[in-house]
Amino acid sequence: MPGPARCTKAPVHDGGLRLGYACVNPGLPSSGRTVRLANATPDRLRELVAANLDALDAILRWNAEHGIEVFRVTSNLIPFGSHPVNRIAWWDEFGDRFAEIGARAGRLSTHPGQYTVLSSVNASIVGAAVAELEYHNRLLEAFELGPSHKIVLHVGSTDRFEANFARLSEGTRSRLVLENDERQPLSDVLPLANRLGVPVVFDVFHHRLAPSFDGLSIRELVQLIGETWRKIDGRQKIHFSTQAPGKRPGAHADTIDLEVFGELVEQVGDLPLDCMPEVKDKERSVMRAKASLAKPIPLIDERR
DNA sequence: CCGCGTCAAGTTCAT
DNA sequence: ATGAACTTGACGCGG
Repeated sequence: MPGPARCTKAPVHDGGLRLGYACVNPGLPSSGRTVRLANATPDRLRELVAANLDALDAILRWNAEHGIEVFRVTSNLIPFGSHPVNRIAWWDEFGDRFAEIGARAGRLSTHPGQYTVLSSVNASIVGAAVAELEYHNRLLEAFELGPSHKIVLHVGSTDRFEANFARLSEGTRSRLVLENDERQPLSDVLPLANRLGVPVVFDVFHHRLAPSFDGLSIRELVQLIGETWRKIDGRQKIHFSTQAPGKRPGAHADTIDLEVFGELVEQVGDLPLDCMPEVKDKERSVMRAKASLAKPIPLIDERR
């Protein structure tokens, strides 16, 4: 059968939603094993990197078997990846292994956590944030993946973010994507992203907690934000989740709400998007969502 | 061998 | 000023 070998399975909805998940597949070994700082010797770090790469490989194989092409790699893949205690040239020592895994990977991304604050008032924290982002870039480079494999980051103070953005390497800047959150509306993030020339990940749930662009539909917002995504950036990415009942406003529900997801699909299901449900049950939500996509969407309107 | 206190890191909010 | 939450699993000490 001629044609691209990668796409023989699963009728890829090229004009529609692809789904992925973040960091962990609960049924498989962790790809983020670590060690206490005090015990972080070069040899122990090497063991963990090797084990984490094996675990990631297994997850990505599982994903491929299940038609999942989008995945967020854990920041802990390399323990202490941006910390001075880690002196090993992991990108070099494990270069072949990275390349092998990267060649089979679909669309990868990373998402530095709460401690990475590029817009901090504290210079040493900015320095650590720069180091962390450079680590993430080096990680994606090690897989030999191009700039469509993104690093997703929250913003904080837009002024300081803009100033400190200039400290990042060109490679890192080319992968950076900004995300709106429950405190920072799109109306803050989008102008900044346009000034910096980087794309925006639309977090649909958090947009509802910090609304802006009043009057625009979700579809119109996705299309507006879509203008920040250029060809080199690959498919536009969005995040989807719903409120966890009884938890703090903004907390992600444990599993995907297929009814609310169905409403999203009604609006943007025909657009070429990579969508990541942010949920605890990870690949299970993705499989449920995929199953719901395969069926005709029930459009019985009970709202009247 | 297992249970459970603790773990690199920042920020914000409550007390 | 101090501590918990965020979010989360996994490390590894101590019994």
